[in-house]
Amino acid sequence: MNEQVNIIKEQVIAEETPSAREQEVLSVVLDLMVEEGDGFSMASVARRASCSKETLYRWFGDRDGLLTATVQWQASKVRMPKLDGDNLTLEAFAETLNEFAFSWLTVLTGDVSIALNRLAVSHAGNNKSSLGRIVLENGPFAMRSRLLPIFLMGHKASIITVQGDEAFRTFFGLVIADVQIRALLGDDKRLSKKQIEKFAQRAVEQFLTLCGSKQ
Amino acid sequence: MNEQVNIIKEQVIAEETPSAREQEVLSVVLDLMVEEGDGFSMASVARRASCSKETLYRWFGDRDGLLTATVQWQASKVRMPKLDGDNLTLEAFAETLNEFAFSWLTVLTGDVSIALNRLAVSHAGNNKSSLGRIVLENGPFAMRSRLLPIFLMGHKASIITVQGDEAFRTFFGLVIADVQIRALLGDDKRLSKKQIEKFAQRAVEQFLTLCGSKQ
DNA sequence: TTTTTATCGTACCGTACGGTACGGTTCGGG
DNA sequence: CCCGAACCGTACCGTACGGTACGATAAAAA
Repeated sequence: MNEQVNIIKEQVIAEETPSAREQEVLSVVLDLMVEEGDGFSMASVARRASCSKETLYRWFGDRDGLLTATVQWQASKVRMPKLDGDNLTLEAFAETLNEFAFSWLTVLTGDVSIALNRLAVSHAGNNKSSLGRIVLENGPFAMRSRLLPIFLMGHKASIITVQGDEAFRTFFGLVIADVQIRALLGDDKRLSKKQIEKFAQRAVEQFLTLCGSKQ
Repeated sequence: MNEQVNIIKEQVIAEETPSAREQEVLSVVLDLMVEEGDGFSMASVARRASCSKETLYRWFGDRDGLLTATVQWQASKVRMPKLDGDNLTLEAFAETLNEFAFSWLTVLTGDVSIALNRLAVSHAGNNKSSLGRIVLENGPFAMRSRLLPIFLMGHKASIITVQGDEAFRTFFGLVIADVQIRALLGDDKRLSKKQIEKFAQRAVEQFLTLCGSKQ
């Protein structure tokens, strides 16, 4: 009975809101992930976080639990962008998409995102790990959830002719293209802010050419 | 002196043309990679290939050498598609792109490609492994090398208005979109042949809308 | 003040795996 | 026919790491 309560409490704490001390640990894990990929040991985490391995295992269960908590914590830090109201001009719509695309590309090419996606990809094969699922839902699927309402508004305002998955797929491809897979595979060429701006702008132009109402 | 010659010969053999027996081993590695990702052991390779671990190490040096040889071998199996001559109509050009896109998507969503890319991505962080480089060059970069001449021909025939990296990036995005990253992250939804056909066709239509000469 | 709880640091254990060594067998060349 | 090279199967070694146990310490609870 009491055990049950404690277990439930721990789960809630771990999945919803890590304590300050726990966040210190998760931050260390994130750093190590950027530095060494999946190769870091539990001992290295404990050492750098100045905590004992026993504490790690009590808080997070096992290594996979620690990784899961880290990924979920990072995902929770990404915030939804503000949505426009009903004052939908073509320019405002395009500008919203432009900001979105720029922000998206900036995040995707960041060290943390690359490390996280590498980890998730490499764990996606092992069926006894849900990291792939988590990153999938907090990455592509979350972007989709944010974009669909925007596309719907644009559609209702007769700015674009398509919406839903059709629009999302097109937008995704035009914005991301080969940027993410090249980064994941370790391509040396890093995009500058200027280039990202250019890519985002060009992608939005192309998207509006394809999906915009002809007039 | 004699050692040098042997070393060089070994390298050439290993990188260029694995023997039949070696190819059996590499095939086993490919299978294990699909089944277990990066987790398989050298012992499991030796067991399934009915060879000794000592032989594995003599042929491939170490585990990384075995993985590298496997990736290179797989890459060497992909063949260039036939290029059209000078009879360039819009229909022929579109059909070539269509076939290319269909084939590309089919390969990318296959088990072997997914396993290979997962491996390369997870090794791309560790700087003491060139797997990411190899897959990058035999994946995206190789596709680019094949497409650029096609785009150039289309440009010279006034079928499309752009060429080079601009055209490649657009085509890549429209064709691949979120398919590869979703597959790598373990999305359950597998594309059917019908869906791939539809995606390829739609992508080519969009590409020609964006980059085709208006007439 | 005493007791309990949580944590730290360290030591420890078992296992899995990369890499090596070796005896036995096959097979092609002299 | 014999010799040596290549190879198989197995055993072996060292290490690294996941996970556990334990004593020490400090703070909170009683």
